Amino acid sequence: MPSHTPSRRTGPGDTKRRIQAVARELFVQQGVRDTSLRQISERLGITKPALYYHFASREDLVKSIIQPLVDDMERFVAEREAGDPRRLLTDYFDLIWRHRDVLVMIVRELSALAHLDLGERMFAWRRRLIVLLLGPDVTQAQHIRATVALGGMSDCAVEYAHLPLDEVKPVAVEAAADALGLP
Amino acid sequence: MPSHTPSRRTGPGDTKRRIQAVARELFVQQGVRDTSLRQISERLGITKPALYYHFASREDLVKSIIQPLVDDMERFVAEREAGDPRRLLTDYFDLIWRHRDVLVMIVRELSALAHLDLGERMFAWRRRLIVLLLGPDVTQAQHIRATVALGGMSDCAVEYAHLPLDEVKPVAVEAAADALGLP
DNA sequence: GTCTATATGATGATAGAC
DNA sequence: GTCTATCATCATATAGAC
Repeated sequence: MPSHTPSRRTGPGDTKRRIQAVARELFVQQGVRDTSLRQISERLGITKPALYYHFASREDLVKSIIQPLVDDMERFVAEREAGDPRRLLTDYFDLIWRHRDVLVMIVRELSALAHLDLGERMFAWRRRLIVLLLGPDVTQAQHIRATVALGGMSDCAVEYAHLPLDEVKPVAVEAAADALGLP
Repeated sequence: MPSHTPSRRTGPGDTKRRIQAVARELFVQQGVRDTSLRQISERLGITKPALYYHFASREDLVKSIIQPLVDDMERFVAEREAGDPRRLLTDYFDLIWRHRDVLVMIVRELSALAHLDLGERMFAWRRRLIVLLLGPDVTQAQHIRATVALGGMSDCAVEYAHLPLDEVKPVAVEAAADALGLP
C-alpha cells in the first residue's frame, strides 16, 4: 500500500488528532471542566502521561480545540468590509453554524474558560460586527437591536443544531434582519 | 432597643443570609465552579466547617441562590394565559431583568450546573413561552423566530445589565416583537 | 454556632525506564 | 511514544470539643 494512501484508520503521527477528536467530543458532551485527562486517555486506550507527549498541558489541549473557531472569527471580522447587511448576517450564520458544537461548549462554560479571555474577545467580535452592519455611528437603540439580532441567531445555531441548515438559516436571518429594522 | 427593630446590620439567625449574599457575589463574579467554600468562609471571617451548620452541602448553598429565579420563572409560565404578545414580552423582560445577575451566572456555567437539570428546564420554559406568544400550533419558522426574539432579549438583559432599565427594555421588546413578526 | 483536626478522593503534572 | 510510579495540591465533607 503506497504511503499516500489515506485509507488506514490511524497512522503514525495521528495520535495527536485522535486525542483532539475524543477531547472535543467529551468537552462538548459533558463540559470542559467535567472532563478529566484520565477520562480522555482511558477512552483512547492509553495512559494519562502519554497525553503529555502530545500536549504541554491540559490548557494546551483545550486551546487547540477552540482555536479553529477563534481563527475563523478573527478572519471574518478582520477581512470583511461594510456592505449589504443581509449578506453579512447570512455569512455570519454560516460561520457560527460551522462551529456550532464548539460554540455550545464555549457558551455553556464561559467561566471555566475565563483565562482565555473569551468573554472579552466575543464582545469585541460583536462590536465589530455591529459596525459592519450599521456603520461606525450607531445609536444605543441600534446597538440594542443588533444585540437581539446577533444573540438570537447564535441561540438558533445552538438550539436547532440538529436540523438541516436550510431549514434554519433563512428564517433565522430574516428574523434577525427584522429585529435590526432592515427594510 | 425593641426586638422588632431592624436597624442592626446583622443579628442572630442572620449568618445564613450573610453566607448567601457573599456566595452570590462570588458566584456571579468568578463563577460557581471557581468559588470554593474556603473562599466564602474566609471572606465572612468564619471557618469552612461553620458553613455546614447552615447548609447541608455545597450543592444546597448553590441551589438556594438559584431558587428565587427558578420559582419566579415557574410561576410566570404557570399562571400566565395567552394574551397580548407585546405585553407578555414586556413582562418577561422585567422578569429576566430582575434576576439578571443570577441569570448571567447560570448561562455562563450551564455545564457546571448540569446536575440541576437547568438546561432542560430552561428549554421547557421557552417552549411554554412560545405557546403563550403564538398559540399551540406553531410552525417551525415561527418557533425559530420566537427563539431569536427570546434569546435576543436574554442577551440584552445580560449585556446591558449596567444601563437603566428604561433605556434597554422598550428597544429590546420592540426588536423582539419585530423578530417575531408582530404587527 | 463555631472551632480544630482530619478523612477521603480527585486532579494535573513530572521523573525516569523501556 | 508509551509506560509505571509518584507528587503536590486542592476540594468537599465529617467528628467531636467548646
